Amino acid sequence: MSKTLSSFDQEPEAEVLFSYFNEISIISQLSGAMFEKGLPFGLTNAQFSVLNWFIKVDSEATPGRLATAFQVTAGAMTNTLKKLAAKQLIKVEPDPNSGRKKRVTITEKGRNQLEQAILCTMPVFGELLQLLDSAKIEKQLPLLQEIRKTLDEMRYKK
Amino acid sequence: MSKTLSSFDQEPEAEVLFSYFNEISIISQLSGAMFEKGLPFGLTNAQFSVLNWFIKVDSEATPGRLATAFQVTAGAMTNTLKKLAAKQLIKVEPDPNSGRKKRVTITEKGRNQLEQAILCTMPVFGELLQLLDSAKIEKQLPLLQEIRKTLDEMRYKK
DNA sequence: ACTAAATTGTTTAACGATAAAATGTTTATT
DNA sequence: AATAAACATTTTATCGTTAAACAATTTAGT
Repeated sequence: MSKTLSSFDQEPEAEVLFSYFNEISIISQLSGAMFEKGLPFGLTNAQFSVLNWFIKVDSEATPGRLATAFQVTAGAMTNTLKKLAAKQLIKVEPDPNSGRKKRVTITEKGRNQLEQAILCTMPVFGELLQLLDSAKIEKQLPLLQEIRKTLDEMRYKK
Repeated sequence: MSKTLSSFDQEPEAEVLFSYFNEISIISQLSGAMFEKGLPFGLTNAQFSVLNWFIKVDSEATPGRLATAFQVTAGAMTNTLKKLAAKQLIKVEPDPNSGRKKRVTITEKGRNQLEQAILCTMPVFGELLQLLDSAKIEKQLPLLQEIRKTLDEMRYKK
């Protein structure tokens, strides 16, 4: 009699991983959509993240550095930077030291819109924090970071 | 003297949530890309997931039910189902009981390709399981599920 | 110096997803 | 019965991403 194949039943550990990544991808989609809906000025998540990067990480960058930081392709970053530059939220100049690099910085207008954007997102976070235990969430962060690093390294090895 | 705005510094709990969702979205992207790369027959993650659903959840469905199950729009599901039907991995028929619904089932060919696809993805999971502690990951699942449900409910309330 | 390889960034085409409009069907109201 | 409302699916336009091709510059080897 033929045995029915029930997905990963024969590999319970793989099944755990599968479910885990499944939850992660749904949360990613839902949280991303929810966050973006709260942003003002037609800012997208990608645009917000780039502006925020200049406050949190460094005051200047190259497109390539930003692409690496956000795990997107160079083409995607070119696209995002063009949108931000069109709105004059960042400035993109040729690098004085190297002809192929460019120097990206945030403008005063960019800082202002970012600041307002952060204020706009507060209510969503506030609502979430009433429903979820942030201490529990914080405890999960280290493993998430480890998993992210592991996946990132696997990408290059091979 | 003007005070520098450092993102969510004034709301440490919001900062935790922000970092958390940030890690999640990167893991989602990396794991999705890695998984899809291992799939045979040009199957995408969306296509694989639909086939897998028929094994794990139910033997038949409507497009709308699948769209809800996977948290995608109806249009996206229409698109995925068209691809699967074109490869004859599923069968889409009019519902005998209702003229607006459709009845979607997996074909024998679909079952076979799914089975092989699952085998193809085993090595990736195996590699990951050597690098990560699946017990720790399993312990995180309940909170992830809770967060997913919370986000999902927030979507409709409001 | 010359050349080849590596680096940096942009462009193009294709894809998957969303939102909104459109199509067709069923249910509810009167 | 007729009409309106709700429902299920598809279509269209748009967006952001990737992969791959392209253009330009720098670095390294000889």
